[in-house]
Amino acid sequence: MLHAVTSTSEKTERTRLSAADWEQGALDLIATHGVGAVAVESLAKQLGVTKGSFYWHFPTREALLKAAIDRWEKQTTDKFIEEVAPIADPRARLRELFRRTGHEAKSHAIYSALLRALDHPMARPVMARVTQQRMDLLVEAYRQMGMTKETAAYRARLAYAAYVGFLQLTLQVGMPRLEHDEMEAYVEHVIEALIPA
Amino acid sequence: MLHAVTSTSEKTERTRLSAADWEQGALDLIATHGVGAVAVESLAKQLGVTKGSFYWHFPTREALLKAAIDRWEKQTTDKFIEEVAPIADPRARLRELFRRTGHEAKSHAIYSALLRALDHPMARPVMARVTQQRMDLLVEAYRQMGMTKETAAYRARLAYAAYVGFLQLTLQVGMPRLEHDEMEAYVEHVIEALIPA
DNA sequence: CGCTGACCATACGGTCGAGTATGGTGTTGG
DNA sequence: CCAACACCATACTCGACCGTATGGTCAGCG
Repeated sequence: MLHAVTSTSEKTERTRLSAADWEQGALDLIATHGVGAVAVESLAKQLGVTKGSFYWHFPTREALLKAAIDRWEKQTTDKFIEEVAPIADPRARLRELFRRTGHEAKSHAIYSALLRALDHPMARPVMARVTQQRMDLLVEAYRQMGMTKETAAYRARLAYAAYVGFLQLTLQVGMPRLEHDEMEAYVEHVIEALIPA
Repeated sequence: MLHAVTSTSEKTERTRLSAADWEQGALDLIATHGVGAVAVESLAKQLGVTKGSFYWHFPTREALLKAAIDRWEKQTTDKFIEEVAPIADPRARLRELFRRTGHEAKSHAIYSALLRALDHPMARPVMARVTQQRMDLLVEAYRQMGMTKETAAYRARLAYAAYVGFLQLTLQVGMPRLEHDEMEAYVEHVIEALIPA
């Protein structure tokens, strides 16, 4: 009764929980099993408590979802801005972007999961914002490389579609799993194809 | 064995139903609202009957899902083979492939919906087969254009990822909807980027 | 004509998960 | 030390669906 069974992220030895703990737990669940897997009772059991606790912190399940997704949006937006935006040369910036997404594809599990839950009204606006931000980033880089407005827009759309599809094929479908060096070669191939010299 | 009309969501005539009608109805629902929206009672109401009818044709909801998905697999596989495979020149074949998927994106709604339901054990093997078949088609075309085995595999993967991502961004996310001529230009851009001269 | 079987309606039972009601327990400030 | 509050448990209700049981109707043979 005093031992809290841990989730994927190790931190839950505190006997009492806060709203942030629930949000993080929800995000873990979303990343591993999708939005639909976020059920109040199962999440409560996973955190070592019961639903009685949950409904003290949140009025409803939707409220938890909203809080969790908003939290994720802030995290991912900040990270994007501070890690790739500072790179001056547009080609180097794009290359870095591609290499990152290729290597740590797992960290994009939440984005991929939310992509599968767009019928849910909660996810739509957030995904629209996040996607738009990233697209703008791509368009800007391509424009700095000398492309016209239209060409840059199309190329950005193509690149981002390749990213989204890559996540789907890698995370959802079995797909012949690429190993590290194969992945490396694939990423370089993509860079060569989508970043003109 | 031909049956009544019931093409798309249209109120059906007072005729009796067959298993095929239920399967087609399920496919329509999948295309518009996803696999999760296939509920026995609501589908029955949509077809103008009650569940009593359903359980005469199918033993369970899963059986309907399996039948519907299998039916779709056959349709899409046959269509793919007879419409693009015959084209001799690999570049022309690829171009035709890209143009098709660009123009009638709506007809790929089921593929996109099933992509979002891969956690369901029913969809996995079907999607694995369909995806593999299409990937093979791409790889073969690229090989015929003189690429090495590795390069062709990477390029095929990139192209297919772009296809899958395109579906997601177009069908699920709002995304600045492309109009006909814009779409045309985008498709040509993709062709230029992914089919080397 | 009357029987048979395909097709359908109605009513009921069972499960699962969200949300509510209410009371209990540990921590903390006055 | 003892209220007050934050956090949690237990035991419900309620609605959405799946699946079952059983009886009704219409078409087409024999």
